[in-house]
Amino acid sequence: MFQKKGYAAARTRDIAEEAGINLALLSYYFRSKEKLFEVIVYETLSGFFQNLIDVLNDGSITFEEKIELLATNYITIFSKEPDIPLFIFSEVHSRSENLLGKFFIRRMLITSVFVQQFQEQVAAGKIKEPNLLHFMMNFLGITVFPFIIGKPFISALGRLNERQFSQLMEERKKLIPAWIKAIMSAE
Amino acid sequence: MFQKKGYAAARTRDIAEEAGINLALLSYYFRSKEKLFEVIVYETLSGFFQNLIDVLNDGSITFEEKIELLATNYITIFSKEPDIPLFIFSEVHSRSENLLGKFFIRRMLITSVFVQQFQEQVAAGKIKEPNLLHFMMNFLGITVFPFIIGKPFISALGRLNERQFSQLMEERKKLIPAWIKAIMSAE
DNA sequence: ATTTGATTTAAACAAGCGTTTAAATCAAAT
DNA sequence: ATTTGATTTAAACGCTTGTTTAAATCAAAT
Repeated sequence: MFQKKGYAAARTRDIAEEAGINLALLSYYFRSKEKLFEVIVYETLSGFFQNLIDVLNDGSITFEEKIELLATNYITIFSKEPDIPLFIFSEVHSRSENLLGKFFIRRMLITSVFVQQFQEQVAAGKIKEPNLLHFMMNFLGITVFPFIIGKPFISALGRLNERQFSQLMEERKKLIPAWIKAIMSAE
Repeated sequence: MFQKKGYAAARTRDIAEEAGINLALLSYYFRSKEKLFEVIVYETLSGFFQNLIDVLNDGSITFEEKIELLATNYITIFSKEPDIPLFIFSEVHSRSENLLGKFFIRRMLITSVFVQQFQEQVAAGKIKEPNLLHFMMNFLGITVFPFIIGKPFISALGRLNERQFSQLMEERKKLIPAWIKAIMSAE
């Protein structure tokens, strides 16, 4: 409910109904809507970042393999749960009191094998633009953004049904690594 | 208020206060919160699409120049009003009853000079992936997505302040055309 | 069979919400 | 100076919201 409608639009009564329990039971278990929401946010973000951490720190796979793996993983995840990306960005946006700080993404990232590999690629001249932030914005933009504009948008533009949209995303699993590679070599 | 907090979280009393008018005056002018919201959505989307239409149908500029122009335009706009992208995608997401259909984006797009130019590039072998949707997802992903993950995210990752974030976006005005070009040639 | 404590419920509460009402104010026309 | 109609206001309305209360139900232990 939170993921689909956001915090403010989600009603505790609807949540209780969907859970098949009584309204008061929510308060009994979670004390408040806010507390329940924090649980959901934490679980959602944990799932989101755990996959990231595991891949980024895997020393047995190359830089290019990581890109391939991340793209396919996220496309698989978000194809099954398409509400998650927008949920994360929306709620982080409106509750920017560092909801993210708790996950130590910065430290996790800069100490990762991935960033080390990134810098090696830069040093070797394989990556022209050395700013990691640009790289991440590009990769996430190409990979995650389609799920943010989402089905309604794509449907309006291309008259695709759900199945065709999934097919399109499936195609991107193979296309994205080539595109990212091209971006890295550019300029 | 709607753009920053979304429909459900925005309070009519806060809107009235921010507008410097009495609460009842909102109802007098707009009948309801819903009607006011529709006005805001319409104005926001109009601004968003008008620029698009103007650029896409300009016969006097090349395909590559269009990409350059669109990237710089959107980065300029969203740097000034960073809440707009997330607002559009959030509200379209949760109110998918074709809020978009009214803008005839599909027709506007497929009859545009831009799409014609795109197909010429495909025919000439300059663009390897012929699916326009992939191209659009990539372009918008690279251009718009940074404003969706936004300052809070980038700040958490790169410890940037507002000024540095803008600087980063400014850099992208020149980088994006090269990246898109690289993507088009890829594979 | 009773007791005990956790679980679940129906009902109500107080606060906040969007909206309406009815009166006051103002500017322009007569 | 009055009238007229639009504009603005204070106040309240009725409904929905998140939350609490107090009682009922249940399962396990004595």
